[in-house]
Amino acid sequence: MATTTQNQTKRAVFELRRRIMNGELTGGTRLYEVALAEELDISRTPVREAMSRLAEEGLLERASGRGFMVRSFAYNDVVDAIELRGVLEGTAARLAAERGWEEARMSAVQETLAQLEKSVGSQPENVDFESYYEFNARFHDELGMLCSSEVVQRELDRAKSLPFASPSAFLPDQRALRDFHLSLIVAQSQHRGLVEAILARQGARAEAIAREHAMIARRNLEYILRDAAGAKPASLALLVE
Amino acid sequence: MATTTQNQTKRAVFELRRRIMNGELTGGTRLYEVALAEELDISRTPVREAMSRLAEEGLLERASGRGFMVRSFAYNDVVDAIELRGVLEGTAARLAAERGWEEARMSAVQETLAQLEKSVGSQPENVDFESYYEFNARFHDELGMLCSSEVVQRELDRAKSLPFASPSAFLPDQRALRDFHLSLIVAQSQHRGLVEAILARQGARAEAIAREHAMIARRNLEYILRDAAGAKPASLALLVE
DNA sequence: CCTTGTCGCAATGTATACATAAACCCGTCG
DNA sequence: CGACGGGTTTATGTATACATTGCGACAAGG
Repeated sequence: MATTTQNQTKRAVFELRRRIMNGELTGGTRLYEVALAEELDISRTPVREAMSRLAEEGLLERASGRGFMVRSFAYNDVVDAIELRGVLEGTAARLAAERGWEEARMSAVQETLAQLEKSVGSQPENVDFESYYEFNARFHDELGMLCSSEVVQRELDRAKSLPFASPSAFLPDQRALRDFHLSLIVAQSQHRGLVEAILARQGARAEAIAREHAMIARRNLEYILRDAAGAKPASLALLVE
Repeated sequence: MATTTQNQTKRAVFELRRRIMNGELTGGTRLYEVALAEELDISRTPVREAMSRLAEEGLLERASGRGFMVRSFAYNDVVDAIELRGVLEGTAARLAAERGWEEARMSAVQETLAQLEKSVGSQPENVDFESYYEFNARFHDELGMLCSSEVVQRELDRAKSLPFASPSAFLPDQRALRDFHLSLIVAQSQHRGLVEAILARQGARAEAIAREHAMIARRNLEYILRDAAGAKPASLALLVE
């Protein structure tokens, strides 16, 4: 058979992550090795390996002696994850300001900032959502890498990978478009302020802005939950920051 | 043979962690499944399982396609880990102040604080080091649990488990005793201030104190490294906060 | 002498059989 | 009728054989 037989683990990781993020597997669900192995038509070993990696990522948790469970993220947990992400991003920004940065990385940040600027546009109708989400994610990633501390970078990455801590897409309906565009403008001004503060080596200010910035994500979370009340978990992934 | 055959994984985890913390395994070292399996006289499976768990803890890192490596902690990383711990502890304290706490947990914190008080004593000669370390660790643990956010608690626990981020013992020589006692007094006043700030629901102040508090750990790190220059990694575990 | 291709080894990836422990079911006894 | 106990079932823990890949050594050719 032509099967690769070498990427079973990756496949399992991918598939499990997809199911969790989609809401097919909801929090608290126990995962059974044998069942998954049969379902994916692989052996228990790569399944275990995959679950182990997802536990590392924070999507699963070990239930000692009882395999793994899907980690549950209630509304409050999502809010906390956003809070945490803001705190860590703030720390990263402060450290960058305090300790300095590599010029190349700063250039990258500034370039992305400029592209982000373009994609927002001045009128609600002109927003290029697709680019916006792409550049926004890139901006935050590059911002994190600006700080020289690998320890902080690592934890920040972890925090960002927590479900919905780093929402990636939300297409507002006609009615919401205006509000939404406004929040993009605010976010963008925070992005600019953040970079300026770091350049001016004002660590405390940079940190404060980063934390403030996280509140936009939180507000949008509330907005969506109120508006699309019956939404499936999947739609939680459709937030913007 | 009487072997339990059921706790092989735990044994392997324990042994590996011990070696890493002792400095027998230094950063960057690659771990080989077969070698370890033979050495511990168990099969590869529990060894893999153990390495996987230690990766989750942050002590090892996956080298894709090449097993695991001992995560390396240079001096700067240790400093960063302390910084990170301070930030997260500050966040936990702030959230506790902002969102409230369970009365039972607060009682526990206050009781531990009182016992900590006793073990410091008023004179350098009277310090009961053993109790001090015990109660200090307990105090910080209970403080973390005060905040209702599981997400933050979890990351805080992770940060504390990073090598040397949460130093546990340091017995000063005669010459350093006085300085050391002084730092304990400062630390203790911070502990008190932290609890007071939370009780007064002053989140920002609590956060600031927690961060300041972490600096004591950092200063002691520097102190030891300067004093006992040739010390093995093991002695890094002998810091105080 | 340097370059390049191939072969072989060593290490991890995968499958699977077997061991063990805990949950469950059911029957019996109080 | 409920609670306890033993057997059965089920899921994870462990051992081990086999597959596959990546790297290095060695040889052949430029």
